[in-house]
Amino acid sequence: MSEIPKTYDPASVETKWYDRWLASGCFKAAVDTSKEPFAIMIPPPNVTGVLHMGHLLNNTIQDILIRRARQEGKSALWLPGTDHAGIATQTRVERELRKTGKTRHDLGREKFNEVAAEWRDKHGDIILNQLQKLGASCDWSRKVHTLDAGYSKAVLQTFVTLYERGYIFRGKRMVNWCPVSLTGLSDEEVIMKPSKGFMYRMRYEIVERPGEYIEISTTRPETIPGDAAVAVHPDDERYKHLIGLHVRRPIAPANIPIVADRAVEKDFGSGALKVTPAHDRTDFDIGQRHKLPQIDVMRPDGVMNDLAGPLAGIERFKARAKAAELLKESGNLLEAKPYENNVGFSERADVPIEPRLSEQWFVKYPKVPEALRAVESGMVKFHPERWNKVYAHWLNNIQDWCISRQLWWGHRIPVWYRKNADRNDPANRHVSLEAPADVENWIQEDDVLDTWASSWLWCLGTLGWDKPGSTNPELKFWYPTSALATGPDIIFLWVARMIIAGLELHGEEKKTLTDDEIRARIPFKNVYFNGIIRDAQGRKMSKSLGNSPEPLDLIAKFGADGLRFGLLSIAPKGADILFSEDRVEQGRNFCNKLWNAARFRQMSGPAGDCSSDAAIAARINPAQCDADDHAILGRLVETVDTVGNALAEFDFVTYTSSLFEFFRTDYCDWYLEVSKSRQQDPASRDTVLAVQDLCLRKLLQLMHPLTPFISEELFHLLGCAGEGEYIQNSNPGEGEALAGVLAKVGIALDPAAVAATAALREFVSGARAIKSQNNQATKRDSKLKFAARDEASRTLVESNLEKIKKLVGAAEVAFVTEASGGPAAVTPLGTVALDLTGSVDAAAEKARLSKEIEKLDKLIASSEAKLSNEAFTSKAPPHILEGARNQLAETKAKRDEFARIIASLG
RNA sequence: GGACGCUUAGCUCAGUUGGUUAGAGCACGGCAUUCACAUUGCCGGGGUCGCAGGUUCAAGUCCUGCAGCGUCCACCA
Repeated sequence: MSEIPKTYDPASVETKWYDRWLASGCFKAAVDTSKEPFAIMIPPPNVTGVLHMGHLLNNTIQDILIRRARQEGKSALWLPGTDHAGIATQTRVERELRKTGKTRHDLGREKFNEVAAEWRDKHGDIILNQLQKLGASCDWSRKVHTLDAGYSKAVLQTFVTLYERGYIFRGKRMVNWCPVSLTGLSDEEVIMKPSKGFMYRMRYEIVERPGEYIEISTTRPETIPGDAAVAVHPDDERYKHLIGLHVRRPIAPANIPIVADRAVEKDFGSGALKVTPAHDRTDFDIGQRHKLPQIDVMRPDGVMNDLAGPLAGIERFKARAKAAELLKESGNLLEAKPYENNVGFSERADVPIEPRLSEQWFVKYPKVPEALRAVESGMVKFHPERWNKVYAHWLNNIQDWCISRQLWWGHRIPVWYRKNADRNDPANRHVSLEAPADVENWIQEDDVLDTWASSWLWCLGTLGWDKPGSTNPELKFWYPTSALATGPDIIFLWVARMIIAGLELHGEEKKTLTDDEIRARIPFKNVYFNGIIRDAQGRKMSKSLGNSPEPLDLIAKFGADGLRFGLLSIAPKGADILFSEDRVEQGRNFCNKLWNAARFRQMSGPAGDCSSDAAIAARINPAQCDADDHAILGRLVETVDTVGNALAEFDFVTYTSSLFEFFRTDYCDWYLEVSKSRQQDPASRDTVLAVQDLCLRKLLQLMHPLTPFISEELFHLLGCAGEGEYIQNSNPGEGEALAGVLAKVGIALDPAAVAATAALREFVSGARAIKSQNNQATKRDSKLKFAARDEASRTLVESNLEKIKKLVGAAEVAFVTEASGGPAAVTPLGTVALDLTGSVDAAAEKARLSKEIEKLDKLIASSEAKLSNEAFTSKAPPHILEGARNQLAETKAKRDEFARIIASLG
């Protein structure tokens, strides 16, 4: 055992251990049916991404779970990987390309994908490498990328399977079109944002009644050339007589009908709606019902096309202004007033999406009832549970999923169309993993799949699943996985879809599923939703605000363990997290204190056998154990269970705070301090050191999932593990087991010891307080007077006198019958007073005590009122009643004691 | 428009099924540096638990309403 330096140096420790862990294959998972399986699949980061604070939190949580599982002897697999991130990557690569003056079309599909793949290979693993700095214990040998050959096969096979089962279809529908990325998007990729614009009030002239007009409002006058009708509510008395007549379209003039449709809100605007079936979802539906033509007036890139008449060739927002101008000129614009409404934005390109009619592939979600049941009945358990409702709401209102993307980077849809034939006729399609034999007569679909249509297979594909019913040892062993940790922002995009994919695709085809089948098919049993990390002001972290700290800098500054501890200590259950560096600093400080506690142990005496709890316990002499030993061991047993339960319930705040509380308050502030004198005594020294060893060994084991580096380092420095042994293989066990080990060597934990220690702590605290208030805090030779409350208290103080004197800084404690004449504190053990022999500021002390008495009097009044209330005494349960009576008696005694002291001050 | 969540000390948050004087960390003020740790220790001040009702012997905790904040969902042009 080498000497421990004064300050913990994370950098060298972290590098050393991470390298060793990797070299000795600590994170490698193997199928071992003699063990309980435990698996977590990492939420695959985008290859375009960089590590941000959210990743830190999310991956720390996963690492905690997986390391704890490893300690518990489970066969723990944490599988890492990355996502090809279709739109994001393609956008990035195209941007790079543009710098050289080229577009993807200059390269062609194949060459472009090669360039994109090179870019991915260069940048894709950066995040994963950064995660290693955090200590992430992934099985790196099992890394999966969504475009890997095996995974891709699973993705394409899924398309084929769902097509064959009738869940995938092609159709011309209204989709969310991104005019920048030039692709359709799913509803989930559209972000609604309030946007400022104008509400244009216009008039359309009625053809059959020249000079008569119908008033219409719109925020999008540029779509007027696409108007195919004007719609009114069938029951609207104002317009009933006009139904069936026609109006004159004011831009790109034409006569269009007035139709009646119940989708129109009578009370909104004028109650008449312009119907543009090719540019609005509601209008599309109305158009369908009335067989209206779909007049598409816009090019895919958002520029108006020839059908837009005078607007042709103008970009959509400029066209809007131009349209308003034209209306004004023709006298048909009645008003343009500022207006704010919700507009859908493309999540990636951050521009308003355009509802656009196009041919796309859609998924009709299978197994929706089963997916609802899986979560509702807790087969998939959400933490915190309140996300259940959000999930259920989405499933209950589920819409078909547009899965085709007009991109090149991704899984190309495995469909071939017969040349020069109707693509909508299934007979002209070849849907298969293999191209048709006479491929020269076919054309493959250009579109690729939505990235989520590959990542929804994550838990299956990463384990080698490649078709329904497929099985292999990994899949059989680790599926369903144990837990998923992710953000609630992708509950629909990813979590819900993974559940659906598992239910439909794992196992043989089934129309409906029993609960047992659901249990076997779900991708994970638990989902932990971590909060979103915000800055100290509560703003989202973003590049443009520059309010996101650089994770690697934080690690360099505070150490990975400090960062992990700090983050977890502020990660409330699923609520947003306000990040502040102070917390990370606290984490760092905590690690340093842990370090020094170990250092203190090492400096205090020779190391004993620390190889197991039993070995340490054997070094404890039960006869030498006093109340403090019993108390700290009792708290240790308790903390083992608190930690175990907290982790089992994904309660990370309780996990960190119970460690903090035990280590700071019970171990350092009290136990180490009180045992300093006993440590000097050869008779009790070995026992005290063994108790310390047991506490430290157990504490390190409990902390290991959270602070892997320092716990491993100290575990070795203290001799708890030898060369080639790792803390990850040592199970902290349960409190009962620890108590059993102690019982075996003759230590029956005394519950009264905890109470006695608590009383002594209050006594010491009170004595320190009166010293501090009288500027004697630093004096070591204060004189105290103590009037014990009863015989037992007197004995307790007497038997702990040396400790007390040392902790308080007192030269002597005189046992008296009445402690008075000086500043005093009333403690559970009795009254302790400071002997100031004449130099008391009687007035100040009286004032302080009077304030105390005032508080106590209030309390007494309310207690008495309560106890004299017959309703209370007759209805409250006995233990509450007794408690209230005791409290009253004690409060009165305390008040009287204070009054007596005041009197004694003259 | 609907749903969910939040509102407790200056700040960030704990507060199990209602039950004995509402807690912690940070920040703040005072004191301390021979004896593990100043990345430390000791002591202290600081809260009518968002507002208004209700249920109950008893409400931070349960119910109703209101207000403010946040998030998600939603085809009012």
